Amino acid sequence: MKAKAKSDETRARILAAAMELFQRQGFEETTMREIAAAAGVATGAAYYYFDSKDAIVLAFYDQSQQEMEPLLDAALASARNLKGRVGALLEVKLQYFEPNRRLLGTLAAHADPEHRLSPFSAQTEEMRKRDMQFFERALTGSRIRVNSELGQHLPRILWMYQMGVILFWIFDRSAAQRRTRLLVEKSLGIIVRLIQISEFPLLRPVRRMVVDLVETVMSD
Amino acid sequence: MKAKAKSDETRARILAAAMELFQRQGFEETTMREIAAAAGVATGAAYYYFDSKDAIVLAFYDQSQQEMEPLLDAALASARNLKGRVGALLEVKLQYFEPNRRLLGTLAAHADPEHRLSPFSAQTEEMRKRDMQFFERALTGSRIRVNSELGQHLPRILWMYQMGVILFWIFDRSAAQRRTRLLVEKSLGIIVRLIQISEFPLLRPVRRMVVDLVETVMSD
DNA sequence: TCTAAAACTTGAACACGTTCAACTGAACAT
DNA sequence: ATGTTCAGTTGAACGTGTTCAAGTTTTAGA
Repeated sequence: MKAKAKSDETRARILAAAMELFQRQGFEETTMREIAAAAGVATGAAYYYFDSKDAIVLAFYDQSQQEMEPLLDAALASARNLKGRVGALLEVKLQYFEPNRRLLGTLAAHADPEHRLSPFSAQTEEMRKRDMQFFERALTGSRIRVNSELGQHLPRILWMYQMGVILFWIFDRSAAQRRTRLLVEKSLGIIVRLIQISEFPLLRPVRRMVVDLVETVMSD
Repeated sequence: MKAKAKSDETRARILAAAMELFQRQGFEETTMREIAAAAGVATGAAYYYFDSKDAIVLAFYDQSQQEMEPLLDAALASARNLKGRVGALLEVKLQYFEPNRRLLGTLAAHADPEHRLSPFSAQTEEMRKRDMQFFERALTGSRIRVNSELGQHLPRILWMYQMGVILFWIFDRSAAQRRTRLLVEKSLGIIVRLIQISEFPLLRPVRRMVVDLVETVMSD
C-alpha cells in the first residue's frame, strides 16, 4: 500500500509541476527536462508516468472532468429550463478551464480520432460518455418534450455543440473572451427555439433529414 | 532572369520531393534531411526556401488552390441549382486532394488563427477570400433568391460548411470515404431546404437570431 | 529472513526540426 | 579585369521530445 501511494504521489507531483509551468510560461516553452526537474525526478521518470508531453495535458483533462462532476451536478440543480441548464453546464466548464485556456489548444490540435489524445478517440470514450450524460440530464430535467426520433440524438448533438463552443473559446482573443459569452447566449437561444419548433408539421421533412444525417454520420 | 528562374526551380524541386515523400511514407515519417537529399540540396537549403516543415504543406495548399481555380469554374458551369453547384465545388476539392488526404490533417491541426499555418490566419486571408468567391458565385448563379439580411452572410456560411466537410473527410476512415459522400449528400439537402424556407414568416425570429449570431461571431 | 520478481529511477544517447556562421559564385558597376 | 554585393548553399551544432539499458528499491512468497 505504501508503494502505490508513493507512486501516485510522484505522478501527481509531475502533473502538478507540469501544469504550473504550462500556466506560467506556456506549453511549447516548457521542456520535459524542466518539468522533471521541478518535480524532483529524472527526465526518464516523467516518461514512466506519462507516455508523452501531450499525454500530460490529457491527464489534466481527465482529472478536470472528475473534479468538475459535482460542479456540473450543482449547475443542473440551478435551473429548470433547457437554456438555463445547458448554459450552466457550459459556464462551469469555461470557468473551470479559464486558467488553462491556452493549454487546451494542444488537445484541440488532435481532431484525428485515430490519435490517442483526440477527444474523439476510443481511449477517451469513457470520459465522453460520462460527459454526455450531463446533457441527457439537462434535457430530461427540463420542461421540453421531444416526441420524435430526434429526441434520442439530442444529448449527442448538444455535446457536439459544447465541443464547438469550447473550441471557439480556446481561440477567442477578445477581452475576457466576451465573444464566446455572446456566442453562447445567442446560439443557445437558437438551439432551444429550434428544438421547440422541431415538432411543427411544417418542419417535419427537415427534422427527418437531420435525424437521417445524424444517424449516417454516427454509424461505424 | 536566369537567377530567378533557377531559384524558382530549386524551390519547386524541394516542394515536389517533399510531396512525393509525404505521399509515399507519410508526413511524420519523412524527415527534412530526406527531403533535402531527395531534392539534391543540403538540409539548410530547404529552410532557405521554406520556414518550416509545416510551411511546405501550406505551400502545397496554396499551389493547389491556384491549380483548382479552373476546375472550380467548370464545376460552377455544370449545374444550375444550388445543391448541384455547391456539391460540384466540394467534389472538385475532394477529388483534387484525394492523393494527399492524410496530409491535410497537419493543416487541420492548426485551428488557432494566431498560427501562421492556420486556414483562419491573416496570412491565408487572400486564399480564403478567393475561395469564398466561388460560393458567392454558386449562390448568385442559382435560382435561389434570399431577400433578407441573411443573404449577405450566406457565402461565408457555406465556406465554413465546406471547411467542416473537408475536416470530416480528412479523418473519415470509412472505405473510400463513403461516409463523407453521404454527409455531403444529406447535409447539402438540409442546407438548401433551410435556405429556401428561411424566408417563411414563421421562421422570421429564428432567421433574425441566426443573422445576429453570425454578425456577433464575425465581428472583431 | 532471504530471494526472485516487479516496480521504479536514472541520465546518457538518439533522431528530429531548426539555426547559423561561413562559404560560393553569379551579376553588375567601375 | 577587378572589386563588390548578395542570393543561394552548406553541414555542423543546438535544443527538443523520447527511448533505453542499466541500475536501485519495493513487494511478496518461501
